[in-house]
Amino acid sequence: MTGQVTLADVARAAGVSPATASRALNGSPGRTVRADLAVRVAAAAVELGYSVNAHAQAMARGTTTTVGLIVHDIADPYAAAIASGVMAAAAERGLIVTIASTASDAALELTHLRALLQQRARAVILAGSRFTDAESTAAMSSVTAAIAAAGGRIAAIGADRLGVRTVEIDNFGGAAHLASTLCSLGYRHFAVLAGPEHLVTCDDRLAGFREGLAGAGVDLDPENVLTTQFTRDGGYVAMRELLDRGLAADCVFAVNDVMAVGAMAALREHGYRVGSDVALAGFDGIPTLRDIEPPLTTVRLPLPEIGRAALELAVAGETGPRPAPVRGDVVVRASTPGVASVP
Amino acid sequence: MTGQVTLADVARAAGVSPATASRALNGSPGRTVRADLAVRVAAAAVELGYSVNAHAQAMARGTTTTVGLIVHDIADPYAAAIASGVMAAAAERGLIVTIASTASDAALELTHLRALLQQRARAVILAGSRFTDAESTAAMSSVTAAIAAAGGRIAAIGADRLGVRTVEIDNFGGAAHLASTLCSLGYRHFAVLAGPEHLVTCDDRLAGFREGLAGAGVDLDPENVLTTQFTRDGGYVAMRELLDRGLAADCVFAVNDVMAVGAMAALREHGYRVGSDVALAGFDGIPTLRDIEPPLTTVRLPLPEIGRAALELAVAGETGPRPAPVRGDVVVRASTPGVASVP
DNA sequence: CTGTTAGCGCCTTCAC
DNA sequence: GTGAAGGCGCTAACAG
Repeated sequence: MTGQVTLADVARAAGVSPATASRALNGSPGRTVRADLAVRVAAAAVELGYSVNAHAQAMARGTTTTVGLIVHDIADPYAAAIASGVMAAAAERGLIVTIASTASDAALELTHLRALLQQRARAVILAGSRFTDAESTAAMSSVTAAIAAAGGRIAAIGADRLGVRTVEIDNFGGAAHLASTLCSLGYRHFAVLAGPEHLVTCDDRLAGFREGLAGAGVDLDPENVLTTQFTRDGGYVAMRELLDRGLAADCVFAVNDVMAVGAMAALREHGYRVGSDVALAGFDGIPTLRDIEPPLTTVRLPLPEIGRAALELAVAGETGPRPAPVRGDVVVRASTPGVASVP
Repeated sequence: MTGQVTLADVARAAGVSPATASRALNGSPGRTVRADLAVRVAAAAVELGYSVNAHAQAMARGTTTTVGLIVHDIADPYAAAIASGVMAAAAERGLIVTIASTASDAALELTHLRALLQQRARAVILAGSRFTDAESTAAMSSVTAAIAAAGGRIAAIGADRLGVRTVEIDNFGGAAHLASTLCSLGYRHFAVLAGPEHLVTCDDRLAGFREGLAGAGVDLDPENVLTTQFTRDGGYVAMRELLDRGLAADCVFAVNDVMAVGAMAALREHGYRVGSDVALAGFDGIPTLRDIEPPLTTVRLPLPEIGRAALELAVAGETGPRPAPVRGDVVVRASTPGVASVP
């Protein structure tokens, strides 16, 4: 950072005041600079290889161009898809995106959020926070309050447990719709690979699924609802357990797609063919999964659009109407071909 | 950003000077603060809800805690896996990661790089830049030079075309090893879905593959080498073309895994069963692909470790030994079961 | 060990 | 339209 070219250098080289150079290079509301001066300044800037110092600018202007995005794991396709939407929308506005992964660790999430506060991020997006204990919630709330006090905006995706603006996802409705669709395909005996307990997203999907089944007069045996990690390995483990105790279901619903992938692997290891031997459905609509064999039935969420909406919600702040919950589309594919005896 | 509590406020509340407060809260090399004062300062900070302003800190200290990562598309599992490694290593050092996607657009890449310069990022990692024309290279070089001049470090992953420290990947060797392995499985007629022309990574993989075949006395018909996009859709399109002209190969090599996924989809649409009807191999070792059916033979790269290495290389700067190129492991799975007549 | 003093680079009143 | 001056919040000297 030594020997940096500063605005003062440029101004001197162009024979104008720093103020004029600033106005010429970075603009100033309502003010203009004479064309010839502007040209001279621009030339000097290029000549000297000048580049604004964003920190100095942030100091002086009192506002930044950084937005933060907090996810569980950027390597999870769900998070990556959302991130791509956030980043695209941010790029359009000249905003820079800082991403942090919590690795499902509440302390880490807090650390990242604090860092974003220190950066005076203009907005931060919480994509799928999953800690519901009172202690972490309180700690998070205090930081989000500080961010808000500093003029930053906060938005959440999915479930809001912090009282912030949220891009809501109709997990309940999507799961219910999926359940009734599966019933109409002739399935009657279900098992659910649920996520961890007390995770709102999972709870909603499970509740919605149950509701959908009930609408078709189908019951869900509590024995067939397994709580597990919200990951590929979680799905694998839970499916193995189900198989070990002798699978008593003709259709398995994994509350998200990556869990379904794990379940698929477990089924295959056990010699089951997904589709013909047992049906399988997921939730999220991760892009890659349309290409697996058999293609997975799922509730497809417009993930990049959700990310984009979250960014827009965050930068818009309190103004604007509350957005409608995002609904997913039930996509029936070969992993749930339907029961043969049903037309 | 108004009504922010500043260090001066904390100092006043604690009855000490700003300097002492600064030393107590944020430390200073070699200096210590008397315990009781430190306690008072800490208490005041909590009381007032103080949070350092990272921009002011960056200004005063002349250095930042931001590192930038530039990828093509964060939704690509390859980039996401690298990013997770970069972020993990960064978190350990208290560094914040800013990610930008170029969407394979040279102008966008330049824009992002400039933004990182303005932020005075301590390091920036270029993961798979793919523009080789003289104009973009020159523009990029001038910005990287400016970043270096500002004390920032640059590191690249894969091919280095900018003269920066690079985590090299042995694409040639990996592809050669894959080719000879496939030959030993009995395959003799190959097709390659190559990426775009002049993309160093692709060129290396193609050349290595050819070399490996040559070592087994097998020839690669130029007709069977298709240039295409480096994406899932690229693989799909190229595979369709190959099929339309009547597939004249018993084994197809896609130069990366996402292309292989697209190829698999095209094959399936045409009624081919991957593995038994035609063999298929990829490159990268993207995690999800171990779970697809049939599991994909590939050259597995330790993507998160590569990301981690790139970060370490970048923050280490010019010191330290040049790291050895990363070698991939050939992983043979069911997509290349081998030719029946061969034991 | 603590306090005082100068900036870091930029923007923005306020005069001109 | 331009310029001069003050300050954003923090830390690194320098005294004490």
